[in-house]
Amino acid sequence: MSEIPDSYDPDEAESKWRNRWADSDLYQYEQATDGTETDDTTDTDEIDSTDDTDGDEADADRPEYVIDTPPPYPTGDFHIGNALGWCYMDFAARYRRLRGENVLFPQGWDCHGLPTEVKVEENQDVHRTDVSREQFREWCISHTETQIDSMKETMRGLGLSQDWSAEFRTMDPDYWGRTQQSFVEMHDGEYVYRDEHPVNWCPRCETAIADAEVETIDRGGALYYVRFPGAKDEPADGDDAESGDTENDEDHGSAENGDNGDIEIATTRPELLAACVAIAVHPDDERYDGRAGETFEVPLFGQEVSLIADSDVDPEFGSGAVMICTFGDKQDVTWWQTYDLPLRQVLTEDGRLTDAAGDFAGEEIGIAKERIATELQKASYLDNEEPTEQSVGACWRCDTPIEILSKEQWFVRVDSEAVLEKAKGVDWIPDHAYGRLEDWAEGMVWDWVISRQRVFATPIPAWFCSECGHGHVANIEELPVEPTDDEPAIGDCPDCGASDWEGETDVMDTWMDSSISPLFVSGWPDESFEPVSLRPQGHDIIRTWAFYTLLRTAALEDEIPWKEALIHGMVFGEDGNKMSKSRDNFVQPEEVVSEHSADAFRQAIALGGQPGSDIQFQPKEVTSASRFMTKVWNITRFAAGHLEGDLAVEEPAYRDADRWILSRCSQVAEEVAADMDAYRFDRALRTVREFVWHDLADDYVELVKGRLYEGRPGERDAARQALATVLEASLAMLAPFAPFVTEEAYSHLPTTEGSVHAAAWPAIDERDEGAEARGELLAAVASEVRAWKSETGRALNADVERIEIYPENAEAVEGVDSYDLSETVGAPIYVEAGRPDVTLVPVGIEPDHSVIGPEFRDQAGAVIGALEDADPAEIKRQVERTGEIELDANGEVVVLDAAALDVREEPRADGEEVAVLETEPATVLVFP
RNA sequence: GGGUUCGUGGUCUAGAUGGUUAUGACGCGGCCUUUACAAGGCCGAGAUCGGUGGUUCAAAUCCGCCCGAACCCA
Repeated sequence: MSEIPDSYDPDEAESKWRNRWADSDLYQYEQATDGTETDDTTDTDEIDSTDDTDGDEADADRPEYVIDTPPPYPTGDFHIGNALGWCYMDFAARYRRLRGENVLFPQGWDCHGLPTEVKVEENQDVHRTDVSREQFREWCISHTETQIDSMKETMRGLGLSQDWSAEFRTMDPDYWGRTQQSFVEMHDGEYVYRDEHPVNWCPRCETAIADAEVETIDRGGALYYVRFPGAKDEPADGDDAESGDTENDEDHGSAENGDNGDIEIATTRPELLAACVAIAVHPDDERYDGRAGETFEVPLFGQEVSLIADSDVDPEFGSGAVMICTFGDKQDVTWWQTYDLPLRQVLTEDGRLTDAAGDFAGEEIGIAKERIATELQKASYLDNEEPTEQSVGACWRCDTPIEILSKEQWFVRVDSEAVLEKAKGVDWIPDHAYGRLEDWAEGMVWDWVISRQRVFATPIPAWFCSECGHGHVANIEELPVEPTDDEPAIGDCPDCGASDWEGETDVMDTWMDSSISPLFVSGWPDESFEPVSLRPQGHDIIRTWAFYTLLRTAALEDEIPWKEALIHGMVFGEDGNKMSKSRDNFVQPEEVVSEHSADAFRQAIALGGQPGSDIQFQPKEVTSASRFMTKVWNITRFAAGHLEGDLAVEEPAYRDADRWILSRCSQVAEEVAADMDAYRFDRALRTVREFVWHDLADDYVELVKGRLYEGRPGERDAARQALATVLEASLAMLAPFAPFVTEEAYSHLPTTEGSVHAAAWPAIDERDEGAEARGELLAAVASEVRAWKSETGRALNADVERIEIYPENAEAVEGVDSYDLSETVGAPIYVEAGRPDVTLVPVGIEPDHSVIGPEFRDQAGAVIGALEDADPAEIKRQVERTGEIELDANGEVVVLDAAALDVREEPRADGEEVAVLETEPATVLVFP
């Protein structure tokens, strides 16, 4: 007997196995044969290509299971939300390995991006423009490496089974070179273009950002009512209204006499007055009936603008008249395009007013707002000012309200329809996740701006001719390339022949990196691409990561990126609120791991709810998981003690208890596999737990103790064999959820070799319905007698004189083998036919609704009522006499079959010293 | 304002295709040292399944409305 410790020490075991796994290749994906896998990979010759591997590899058609692991942003903090997603992936990966699949569970890092730049600027106390791009990048890289290390530590703690030989970092040239290649290919395919277009602009980060990076935030503000005087002149075209008059009119307040009256507009952004190019009202707004086309003069700035009627105006807002600026918001852009309005740029990239704002040039937006409002007030243009709530677009990185500037940028053409078409080919779990994507995609009107005016990101591989400005995009052969350092391979400019090139300083949106992750992990572009198995991600990034990945994979390979997308929820605190430090409901995975164990944490995650729904982190699930692990440990200890020595593998002399547990076990293995296939980790784990705790520990082990301790060799071995089989199967089914304790337990079993994580999924072909029915009878009686002993204050190992069993369904349990039961309850067992010889008093009727309902339809209620009111003894007499019941249902006589009801009877063992126990499959008489 | 998801004992949670006494866990109360396990076993209390109307012989389950929550989008 191996020295198996009395109790399980998770700290010790988990750190031991962490280290052993790290040195092993347990989780390694098997690359398709190295040399042979060059290019042509059509389905037909895969046999040939695998044939020339060494030896008798049966791996030729071993299914591949490739996970497109989300590359997290290296914030240094692997939080509980991440842990949820990674636990799901790990459950799936470990399960698939047990199923014999060739699993690739890689880990990437989405390194590029603004937060790192900001952090580095802070740490080094510089602005990114103070040092060379090269220096700045180096700092970013080393900062990122530190952050990655700390996140990996948490991942290790959780027992995640990534294949670290497949790790990737988007900041490595090997990765971003492929981002560049994807850019070049999409440029060649006319998906990527450069143009001037209004874009979302963050004035703090000083870069363009995509729609997906804009969040709406609510904030308080002021609504200004500004009076625009009517223009005196004929509608002057050419907006040189400056030259005109308009200075000397102090009479605008009562300007009813002019060519046209004045107009009052409402705006929250007076600082954009200089950018005003028109005024709009709703066409049905009778306040402005017939005034469309009139022209007005913009106060303080003097340009002349005319009134447009457009049904997009909200007549409820302010005065019903709004100014159109270039650009206050996206609606302005729409109007600007529709009415072909001029462009007046009044904002700079860093959020100040331009020279177009005259006296206010150089002023920061917030200050300008104040000053202009004051000036309007002074000049009596400001009619009113009231507080208001408004939603504004803001940068999702820094929450600064965004502006819309017209800029020359690189874009990716967005064809939402095409993306959605592909998305329909993906199996979304849960399927309403697709709806989210659809919602987002249909509202998408602008192309995707992919250029960023930053440093730490994939360089856009392009140059501009210093002479003529001709733009040139790199050839694939010269990638990866840093155009600010390297010259293009093209030589002279094809347009003007000049030889001087300016490298593009703009870099790519980080999503350009991460949206090729499934391609990258599949070996693109060297290998031909096939959709990978699984994309797991949170529902918060459907509009970004999922959408962009679908778009890019369609553009580059005309394929769907993955077959299944598992969209998981968020993790909330114990109190049901979002986790936050201030709420004191914040939990770090590593805290739980060190206080309890990784295994318990993982189980709590699995049981938190079904994948797709948000889950609340419940410490009590951790408690419950810890208890279960203790249980597993104790079963293992017990079993290990009995499994030393050889097992007779040849046709064990199984008894009913053995056949029953084996049959149950194979049934459970099937159910659990189906749940795991459907990513129902919650149900899978619950099923295994119930099986292990109740069927295996409470019932089976108790039933076979007699044989194990004192049985004759043959029957003892049968129990040992069954116990070993079922316990090993149980450990394997639990291994995806609790990899450490199962590994430790597995290693202590004398019958096993190697790692439980390299074992095979239980394939016990022992379904036996007869044995199941007989076994259930044995288990039910044993447990009922145990409960009876407990209730009557007897020792649980106390002997009983005799026990009689009267099965409900004698045929189903015919020939039941009661040897084990007899040992367990400590009494001779007699299985009897018929009804027990005690007084059974009919005490109630249980109508079977599913029989009576369909038969009597709308009379069913009356029938059931009559049955319940009837005298049970009378009903019983009828059943016994004729097999039918005749009764009066609301005045009508109905006849129903005995099968439509059960007579509930209570045994009255009057006088006699006998206990009558009712179980599902039998009535049990205990003679103490 | 639009969309999605959800509302089950004190708390969290399970409940394809409607059908008897609604699952389990945590917590709570009581009893018990039986040769794997007191980090255990046994027993018990605790839910008119958010509200309301409807479909049906029959609704936690299907439909309508209302209330409430979360998330996404305007």
